[in-house]
Amino acid sequence: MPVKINETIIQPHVPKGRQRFDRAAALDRALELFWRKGFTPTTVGELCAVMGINPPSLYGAFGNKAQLFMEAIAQYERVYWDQTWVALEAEPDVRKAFAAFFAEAARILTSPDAPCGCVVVTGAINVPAEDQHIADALRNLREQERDLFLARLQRGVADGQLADEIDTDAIATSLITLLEGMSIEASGGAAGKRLQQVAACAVRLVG
Amino acid sequence: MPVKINETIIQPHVPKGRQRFDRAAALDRALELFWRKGFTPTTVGELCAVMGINPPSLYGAFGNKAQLFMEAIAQYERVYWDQTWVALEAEPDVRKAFAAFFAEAARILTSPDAPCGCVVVTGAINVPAEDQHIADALRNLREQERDLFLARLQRGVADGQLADEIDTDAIATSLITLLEGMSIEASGGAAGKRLQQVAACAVRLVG
DNA sequence: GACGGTTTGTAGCTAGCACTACAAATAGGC
DNA sequence: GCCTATTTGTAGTGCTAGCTACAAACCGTC
Repeated sequence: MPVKINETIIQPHVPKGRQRFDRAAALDRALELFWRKGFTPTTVGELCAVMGINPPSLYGAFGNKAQLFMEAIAQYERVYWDQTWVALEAEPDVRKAFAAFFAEAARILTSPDAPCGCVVVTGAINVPAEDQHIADALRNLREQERDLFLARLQRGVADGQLADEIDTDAIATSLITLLEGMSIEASGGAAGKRLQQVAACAVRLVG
Repeated sequence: MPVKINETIIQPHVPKGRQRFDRAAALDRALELFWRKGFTPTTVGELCAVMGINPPSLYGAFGNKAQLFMEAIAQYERVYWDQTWVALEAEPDVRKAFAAFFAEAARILTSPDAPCGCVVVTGAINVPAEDQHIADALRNLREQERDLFLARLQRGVADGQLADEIDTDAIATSLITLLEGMSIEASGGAAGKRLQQVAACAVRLVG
């Protein structure tokens, strides 16, 4: 079979056989389920049901349950949080920036799409030992968020909006810790109003 | 069979047959495992291993896995937290009281016995739907804790140590939320020093 | 010391999990 | 219109979970 290698390489995506289901739409449905139920309690059977496919299609398109979960997480960050982080940097006043961030966070965590907290916080708590790498990946994501808090606080100090003496490291850790707690509250069914109360208090940590 | 009913009722606990294993010691071992791993990932097989018993003994003494878990939770509260709550009330200065509480909390959550947060917070996240009643029970416990915070804050206002205008309700919610976040951090392996940083910032929420 | 109630250890049960063979169905390339 | 690559649906695999039947071992009581 003299395949013309160059030509096939030039064309990036040539679907030859039967065309696949709507991968992006299915991922959205998977995210919604993982978000509500967490990684472990969500079964492949349930995923297939909401995605409108059968197990072989899921494994063919996403690898396995864990890889599907990580793709859903990336989708979640992109759709729900990217704008919020951009706004944290865009607002010049550091206190207003954090106030807006936490108010928006309270809104997302009690979103009608899935009013059950942040899947990055709650999605992989209590996973069996063999899935520990998933919990580790989410913890790394949260640590990156903490570093974004820290950078914003340091900029606030550099801008003269915050006192030089404050412990930006401790404050950044406290803010991410409070944000994590807000996910626990939301996952327990806390109302949006209750989280807005917490968001209002959060700014006091900034100093 | 003319059994002497009155006599048997008078005697409250008459172990007739073969005597049981050390129930209290076994419960301690079960708590340690539940604490580290959470409810769902902890298997009955692992529980039996650390408790030094076999499944029939576990079910005979504790009912089932869920009831054993709830007994372990009660034991946990008693051994690790009861004193801390008493101290919150005993200290007359409300700010000192909360400072001490959160410092002690940071210590407990990173305790060498199980440096993985509070089992009341993390133990029943992501349980399957059929075990939802366990998550509900833990959430009720946390709500009780919030009410203790609230009462202490209100006393602080009554004692003239806190301004009348503060929103004690919002602050109590924020404090329990932060405490819950600290458990997430600890379960992710955060060092004791890191949680002490958060504890130091917590007092700023009191107002 | 035999009896009767209790606990114990062995072994296994049912159900549900993540995952996969396999062949039929699909659709582009020649 | 055939070939070939890919996806699909059916049906099932192996594994592990929580839980239990059963008979032997134990121990106070008569």
